[in-house]
Amino acid sequence: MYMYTYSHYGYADRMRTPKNPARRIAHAASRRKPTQLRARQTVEAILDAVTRILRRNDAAGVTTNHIAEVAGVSIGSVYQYFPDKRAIFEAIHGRHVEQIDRMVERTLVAHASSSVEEFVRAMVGAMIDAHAQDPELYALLMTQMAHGAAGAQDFAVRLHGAFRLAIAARARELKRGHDLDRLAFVTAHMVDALSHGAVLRRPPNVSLAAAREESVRAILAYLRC
Amino acid sequence: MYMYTYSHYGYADRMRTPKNPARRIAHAASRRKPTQLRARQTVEAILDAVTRILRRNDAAGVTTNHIAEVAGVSIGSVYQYFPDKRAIFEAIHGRHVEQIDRMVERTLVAHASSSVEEFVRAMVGAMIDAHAQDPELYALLMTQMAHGAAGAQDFAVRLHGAFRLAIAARARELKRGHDLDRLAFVTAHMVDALSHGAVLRRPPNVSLAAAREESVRAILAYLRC
Amino acid sequence: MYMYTYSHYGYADRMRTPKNPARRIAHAASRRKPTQLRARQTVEAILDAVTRILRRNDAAGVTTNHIAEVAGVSIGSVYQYFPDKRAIFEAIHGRHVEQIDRMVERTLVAHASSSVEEFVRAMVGAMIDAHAQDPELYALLMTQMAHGAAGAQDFAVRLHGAFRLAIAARARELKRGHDLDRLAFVTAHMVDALSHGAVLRRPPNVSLAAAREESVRAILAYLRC
Amino acid sequence: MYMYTYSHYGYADRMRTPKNPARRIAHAASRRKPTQLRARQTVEAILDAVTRILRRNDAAGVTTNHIAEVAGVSIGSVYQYFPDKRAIFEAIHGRHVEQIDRMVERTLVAHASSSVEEFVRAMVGAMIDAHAQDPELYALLMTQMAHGAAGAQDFAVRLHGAFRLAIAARARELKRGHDLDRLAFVTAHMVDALSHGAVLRRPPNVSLAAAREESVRAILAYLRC
DNA sequence: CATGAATGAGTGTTCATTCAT
DNA sequence: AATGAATGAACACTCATTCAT
Repeated sequence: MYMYTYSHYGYADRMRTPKNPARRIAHAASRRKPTQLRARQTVEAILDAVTRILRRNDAAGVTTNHIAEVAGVSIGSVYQYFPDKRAIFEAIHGRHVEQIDRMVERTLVAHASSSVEEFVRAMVGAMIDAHAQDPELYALLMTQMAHGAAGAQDFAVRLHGAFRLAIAARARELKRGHDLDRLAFVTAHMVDALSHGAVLRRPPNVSLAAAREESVRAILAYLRC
Repeated sequence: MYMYTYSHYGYADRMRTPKNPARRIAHAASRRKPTQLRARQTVEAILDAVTRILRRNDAAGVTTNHIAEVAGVSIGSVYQYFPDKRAIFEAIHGRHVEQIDRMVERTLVAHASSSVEEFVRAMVGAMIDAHAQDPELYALLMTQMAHGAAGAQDFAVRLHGAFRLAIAARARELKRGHDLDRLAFVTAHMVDALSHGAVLRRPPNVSLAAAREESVRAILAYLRC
Repeated sequence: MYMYTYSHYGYADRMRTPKNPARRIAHAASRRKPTQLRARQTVEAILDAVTRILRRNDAAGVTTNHIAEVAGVSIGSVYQYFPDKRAIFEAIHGRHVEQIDRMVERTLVAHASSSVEEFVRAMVGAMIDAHAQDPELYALLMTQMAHGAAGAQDFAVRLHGAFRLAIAARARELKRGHDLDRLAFVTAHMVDALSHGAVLRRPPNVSLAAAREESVRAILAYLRC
Repeated sequence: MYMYTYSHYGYADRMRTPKNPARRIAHAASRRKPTQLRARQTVEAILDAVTRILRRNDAAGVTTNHIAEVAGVSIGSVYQYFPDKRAIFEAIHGRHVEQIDRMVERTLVAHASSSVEEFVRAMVGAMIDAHAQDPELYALLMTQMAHGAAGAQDFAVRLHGAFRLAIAARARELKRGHDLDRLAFVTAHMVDALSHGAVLRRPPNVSLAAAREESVRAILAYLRC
């Protein structure tokens, strides 16, 4: 699934060499946690600024100074809450991960008694929605997140458990003679890859709806045959 | 397919805006094809330098000056053959596209009378091999290539024709009642997405061979059911 | 001797945390040695700029950008020849050390057959001259040079050998019953400390000449009694 | 004596120019002496924080924010009692000067009837002890104190009176034919320079005790011969 | 008075690009 | 053509200082 991309090379391009790594930790620890209202607002403003800039398709504008400007805070405030630029991306990534987690949970509950087809359709739809929100943001995150950064785990890992449960409960609908774990694992990865691709790599002449439907068909074919 | 990623935002980060914007066009126009032997060698050395640097997992080292150094030519010579940094990536991309084209052609010819299964297996294998060669290079290319750059078209487009032919010739083996074009189109995209994913997003505990086999199974299931 | 101050804390104040130390070495190695005439001139201009700024008593103006400006070169050129700011100070220090070495040698030769008194007077005078040239530069060097930086060895070490030779050759003039090495060692340190103090810590109502003469007297008293 | 160093260039590096230049004076004038207990405790905590940080050999950590943190007060409180960062160093320097004054007085009284040798030994020992307490603090003070800052006068000035009295009372033990004032003056400077050097510039292979003894010998030789 | 969030000028450093030789 | 020294806009980040609460 796409998140593994992180591990191949993180923090590419010209992000400045991080300062003394020991210092980073020390600093990270010493950065204030935003306890006061105003502080929390500042943090939100910073994170939102990044997504706002990327929505403008201005990846080159994602500089610390510009982020601060768009957030309407001073550059000093940015560094009050984030030890360095990368930490901003990590925070955004964290927000996204939580969002996915909640979505998976919700879908699992809502479709407790649906058929395999309905369940797969729901899951693919939810994943596509999650990805579709900010595709550029997402692509940038992939490039900028470092290997093994806290929370850089794959979304597929999150899907895996859900599919394991769902498949086990619907064994009758599926092909016999297959290891449950492997099936769940592959399915989770397919959902992730196909929904990700539907959003980020969809060719101009295929609608999002069509891509979704075709993804569902492919997954079901894999599960059933 | 991954190449569409290009279109979402190209040339991100801090690539310098050239002082003289006209230069790129003017230069590109006036740039003579390297017909002489030495010139061609220089160009090749530059392109190879980029891949060599990335194979060292040193994405941060992909600077024009470093490229020139690794290529064993002066930075001035780099700008003799490429109007700017982006053009280097475009050239590498071009090389890769040609390579894929030749591979598709070869596979098509070699498996003219194979079964669907054998054909799919061969195609997936070839694509994975193509991708596996330089995964970092690939990931960087995605980030750096500009929208609509010459040759930035998807590999899936290249696969599409091949699959159309192959599927048409093996209609008997497949499910009835499906639009040939759509089937070919989706299959091509699945091959691209899955092989790409197998190389770039494969989780650590799944071997490349297993990922390949599972990809083949998924595609055949889609084609047959 | 004052140089030992280096070891107590180097690189104080707000000099930025050095980047990845491995990178520093890599860079240092890769920085061009100034072989061409123009390059050598650039390097000299940079070093001179620092001393020029300090002579204006403007220690706060010793910033890389200002150094470049005063040197009449671009900031990029500064970093073409020095991996970081500290390296500039190290280079200046190196120049100074060489100068002291040559001076010690000259004095030793010139006073091969002088009395102890004449020899001490010459050495003290030479050291004071050396120190007097750029006192602020010197004081700054002490603050900025890192512990154990190449060439950060004490000048006293350089004087030690000279005094050992000189004292051995003039044993008759001196007090008996003293270890030659220790005598040479302490004398060298006295010369260094007193001449350094005469320049850097001399109270306003004592002339440089008087300070020198008194230093000579004190050293001779120590050697003779 | 080392304090003169201050006059060569003070407050080096990047200390911010206050936005409102009048503030410092205005504040200084209006700043009430911390008569209340809590206020005095705050001031002490701030001064101690600086020395505590420097004892950790963390000269780079001497930032106003960090000082406040270590002192356990808010940055706002720091600026309640000190108009700017420099004032903190001045206060520390002031404390140190008072301490030296008291020490000189004590030694003078305690050795009212001792020999020259004993007196010199006591004085050198006391000075070394005074310097040895916080060598880094000391070195930093030298760099940071401004020219002509209140109290930036030399310690030698403080020693001068003491030695004048002591020498006058022990004229019999010393060499004839020398101006008393000059002798006292030079001796005071030697004590200061040598004790300072013994602490801050002592080479690794010479013990503090040995450096002290040798300093005493040199001074006595100067006084007697 | 105390707090600590906010400020922003200024710092060291990088690297795509230019151009005199 | 080829060279490589020079350029300088732009970047990530720091920290003395201010001021609303």
